Amino acid sequence: MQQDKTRLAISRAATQLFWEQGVAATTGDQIAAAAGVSVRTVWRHFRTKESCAEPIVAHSWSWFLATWRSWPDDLSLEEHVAAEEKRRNLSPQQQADDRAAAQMIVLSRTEPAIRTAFLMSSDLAERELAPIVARRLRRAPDDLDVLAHTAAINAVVRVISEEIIVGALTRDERSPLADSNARIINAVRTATSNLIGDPIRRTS
Amino acid sequence: MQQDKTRLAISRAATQLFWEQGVAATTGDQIAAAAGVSVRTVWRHFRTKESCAEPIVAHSWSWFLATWRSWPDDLSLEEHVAAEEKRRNLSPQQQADDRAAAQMIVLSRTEPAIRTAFLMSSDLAERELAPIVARRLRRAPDDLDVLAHTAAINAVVRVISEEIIVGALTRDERSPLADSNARIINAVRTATSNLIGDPIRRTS
DNA sequence: CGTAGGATGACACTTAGTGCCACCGTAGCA
DNA sequence: TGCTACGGTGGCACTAAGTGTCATCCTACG
Repeated sequence: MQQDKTRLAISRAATQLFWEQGVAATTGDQIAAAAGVSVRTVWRHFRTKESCAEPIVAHSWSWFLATWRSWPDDLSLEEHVAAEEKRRNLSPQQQADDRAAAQMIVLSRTEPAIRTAFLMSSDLAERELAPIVARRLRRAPDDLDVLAHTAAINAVVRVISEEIIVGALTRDERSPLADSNARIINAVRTATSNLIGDPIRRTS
Repeated sequence: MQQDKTRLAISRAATQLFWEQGVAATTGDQIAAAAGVSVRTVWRHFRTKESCAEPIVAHSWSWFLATWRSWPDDLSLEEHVAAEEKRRNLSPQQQADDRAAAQMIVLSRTEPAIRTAFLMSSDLAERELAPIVARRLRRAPDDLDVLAHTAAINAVVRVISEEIIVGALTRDERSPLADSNARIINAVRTATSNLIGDPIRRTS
């Protein structure tokens, strides 16, 4: 608990510094000072400098994963996402984290070090997603088809989110952010040949 | 040219050391010595120690990418892959590289540093794949749907290859390596709702 | 009040990674 | 043959990333 809070504090400080002055120009000492902890504590919580960004980047997936986790059998993906979207209510802190995560994704286009953090957190999300997909399909979590569907879903969500976020932050043309959920859901259906998306018929 | 040969030599040396004694226990000095170059040259070619593995890991994708690049419009994916598979003829050097790549993929299950290299090379492959998919679909390479299809294809190829390779190297149960191409092609079709796989009708 | 245990800080230490300059081989050119 | 321009490399000093170890502190629990 306290562990996680410290981790987050470090990650917030690190991502802000990365965004303001670049990754190379940011030292471990600066991150530690900005987070209000010692350098030693930074390296206790993170393998490398760039991996300090992971918790904040992972924040991008948190709503997505939470939504999928709570997806009931008898709703379509469209219905469930719409309902969750309505219920959504972000604290200022969460909004700030979201914004920082978006900045990291933009940075990842030019900074290989951040790209690795982004890809790692996507990989972690995939592992969390697999059992959810497995349960929905009534199959084993280590089934090869389940893994393939999971990877495909995760990949299209990643790439579409990335495009929308980068588009919104770099160009000021109004990106089609409004229907981003619809785009993602359609892509998920396409990427699974519609095996994922519809409500599940009760087999009782 | 000379650049690439040096890069490869370093990568071969590094991957072998990583496999034999682990990543943490392998120093830059050892890699340099094993590759027959100076330490300075190692860091000239690679950002980080773990990224030394990237060229060899990227080798995993080379046959896959070459096959897709040469895929003619009037063949199905099944037909083309079967033809390419028949034509395939690996030099001993290429076989050794393939083997080393497989070892790195196994290592990436337990070594986060290698996992990042693996994911980075997968990300690079995705960038190379996008224009190929775009051309096949007669759409722009930066089209959002094209990017989504590309990501889905790349993801299923990655995860299925990974499972097969890891299964073959860790368990000695005979993995279904024989029909791995068929599995991958089926997964690609599923992950694109059959938009990719069939021959393209001439529109003339 | 005493203490066991997990998290942190301090500090010395190793190794990853960079800047800088000298060197060497090769290609071009007179 | 000699001059030079240049891309790749080695050597070396240096900064910063990351680890091992021990003392300290905070908290929970009896």
